[in-house]
Amino acid sequence: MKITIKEIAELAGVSKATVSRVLNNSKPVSDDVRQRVLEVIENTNFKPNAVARSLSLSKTHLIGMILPDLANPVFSRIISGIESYLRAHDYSLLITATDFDVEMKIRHINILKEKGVDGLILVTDHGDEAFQKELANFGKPVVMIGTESSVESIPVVQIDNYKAASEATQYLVDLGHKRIGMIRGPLSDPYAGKMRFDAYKSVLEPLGLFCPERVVEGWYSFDEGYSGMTALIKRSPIPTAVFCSSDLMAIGAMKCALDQGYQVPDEIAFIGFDDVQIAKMYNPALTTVRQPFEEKGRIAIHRLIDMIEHKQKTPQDRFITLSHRLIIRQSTEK
Amino acid sequence: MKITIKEIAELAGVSKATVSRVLNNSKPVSDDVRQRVLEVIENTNFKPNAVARSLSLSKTHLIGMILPDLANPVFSRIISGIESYLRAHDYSLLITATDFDVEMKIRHINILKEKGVDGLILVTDHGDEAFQKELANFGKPVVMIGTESSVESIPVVQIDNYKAASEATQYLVDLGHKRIGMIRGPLSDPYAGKMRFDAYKSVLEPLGLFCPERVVEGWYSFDEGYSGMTALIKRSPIPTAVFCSSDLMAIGAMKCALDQGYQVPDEIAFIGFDDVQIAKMYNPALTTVRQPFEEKGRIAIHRLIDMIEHKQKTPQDRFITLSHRLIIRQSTEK
DNA sequence: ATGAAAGCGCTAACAG
DNA sequence: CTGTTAGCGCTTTCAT
Repeated sequence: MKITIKEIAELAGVSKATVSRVLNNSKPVSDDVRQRVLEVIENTNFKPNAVARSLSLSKTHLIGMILPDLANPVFSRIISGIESYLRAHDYSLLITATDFDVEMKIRHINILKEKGVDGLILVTDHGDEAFQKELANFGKPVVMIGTESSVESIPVVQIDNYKAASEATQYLVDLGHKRIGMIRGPLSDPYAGKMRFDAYKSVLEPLGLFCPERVVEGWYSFDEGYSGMTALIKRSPIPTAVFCSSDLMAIGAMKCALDQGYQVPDEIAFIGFDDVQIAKMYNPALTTVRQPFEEKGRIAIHRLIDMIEHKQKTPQDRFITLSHRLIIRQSTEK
Repeated sequence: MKITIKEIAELAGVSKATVSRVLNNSKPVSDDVRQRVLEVIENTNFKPNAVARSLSLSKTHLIGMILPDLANPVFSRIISGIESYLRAHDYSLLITATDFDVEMKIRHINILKEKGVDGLILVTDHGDEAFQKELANFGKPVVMIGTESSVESIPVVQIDNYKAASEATQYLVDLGHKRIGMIRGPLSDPYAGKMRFDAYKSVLEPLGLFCPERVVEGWYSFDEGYSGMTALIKRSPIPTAVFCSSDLMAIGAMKCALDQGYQVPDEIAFIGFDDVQIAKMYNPALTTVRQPFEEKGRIAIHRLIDMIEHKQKTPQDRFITLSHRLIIRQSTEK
């Protein structure tokens, strides 16, 4: 049978209000009464009903999170960063994956709204206009990770993709490479995909090293990295180094080269982007640009909870840019 | 300003009850009235408040999930399997990670209870007694994945670890290996860790091939695989094949061997367990036992929702054993 | 087919 | 310091 605050009140011989007060420390309660109530609660193993509380307070202590894909380790690491902070502040996480589907993003944002989440963390490309509109009307604080939104009031936690990609490219140049290929992200990604390519191009072009033939495009996956490299190998002269827009791509490309009998890094060097767990494990270990995923999550949730609890409307700086780092491993240097 | 069912009722010139009826199709409503209400809802972009509904129905349409670690790809794949099914049935997922901490498991189970989840999916070792007690009193349907519970009423979705590990070991024997080492899971894991080791031992012992010196123990990680292998290499004669209790371990061990200049599989062969994404990507690609993670998730949530909606108390079979498969790749055969 | 009213469990004025 | 009371937004008898 259900035990509620009412039963506790009766058993302790006080009013519901008093029980509520000891439960939340919201108002002074005399010590003996508090003691009595606490005892009853203990004995009955009573747990207050959070739903009722939420309704009363119009606050659910739920944070919604929308991301493209749960199976991708990149996203799980962001979640990791969020989780502990969240828990410490007594919120819970409602997670939703969209499989890169725009329709679904809109549906999910509505579901989360109905569920009454107190705030939203978004990890997606910025989406179409309908989605932007939905976002703008969400009515609760929102923070985005890794990608921009056209909604002015939404803070963004990101890294400097342009700078990071420049550094990676420059590093290959400094190593003495002349034929530097790139397996870039999909053209449909106007954010990181574009930025990283632009940076690559702008480093090579002034040196007369840029060559469109050496660039292939693909989704950020192992398979597309593999097939991208297959294509690159067919066009001689073969690049001596390849910059890939993600680690998974880089590993796919590298695996392709290795399967074809090329020596890495002697004949072809590879550099990735992200520094996922696999990167350091790989044989050869992958040189890459480290993104602080956990920190992205932590900062985002920190900011979000700030907004929720202090009701501040995007205070301070709207863009929070975290630092990346070039991690040099075996795939570029012996 | 908040728009509620009351406003809709007024605007449509009907009672709240009627609005509720059209919202849920719970009772017949005349066509013209329904039309009118629907129109108002459309115009006002009204979304019913799920919290209020939950309170009224004592049903939140929330499923809680407790797992050890979000960053581990194994677990994210289970979530993946759950997500889509869940969504289609109009539930949402409340996720919680325990970092392998028993205290935390208990706290989380309580939080989820307060939040009023309609059911619980558990991915953990079975935990201590306090935890078991908590589980038994949860009062809502629970399904466990991958590990057993002493609570009789809780269904378990699993694979046959013993059989799978036997097959893996036997496969190495069939390949002609005589010195087969094992990097086993931690002694503190009485479930998969023990099962897989027992199977390994029971295959080798009758053949006179079992040798305790060739077994090291460690946590299911890359690092412990690496250090385990370091230990194994020191004890000559070095094994010609190593069975590892997880892919991450196997890759750690393999990386160690490769770093030491051994040829894989020519000098030392490796076999893992799980078939995580990295396995096929690795160089050399890793032979392993495939676990159907997504399916584990899907089956578990299927069963859970069944229990929730049909209120059946662990009907049918309590144990659901999914099939594994040996995936042969480069780390054991050329 | 529709409306009035009670109630889900909790919190928050408002009195005292 | 404590109790009374009125909601929070929705569903659901029970009448009509």
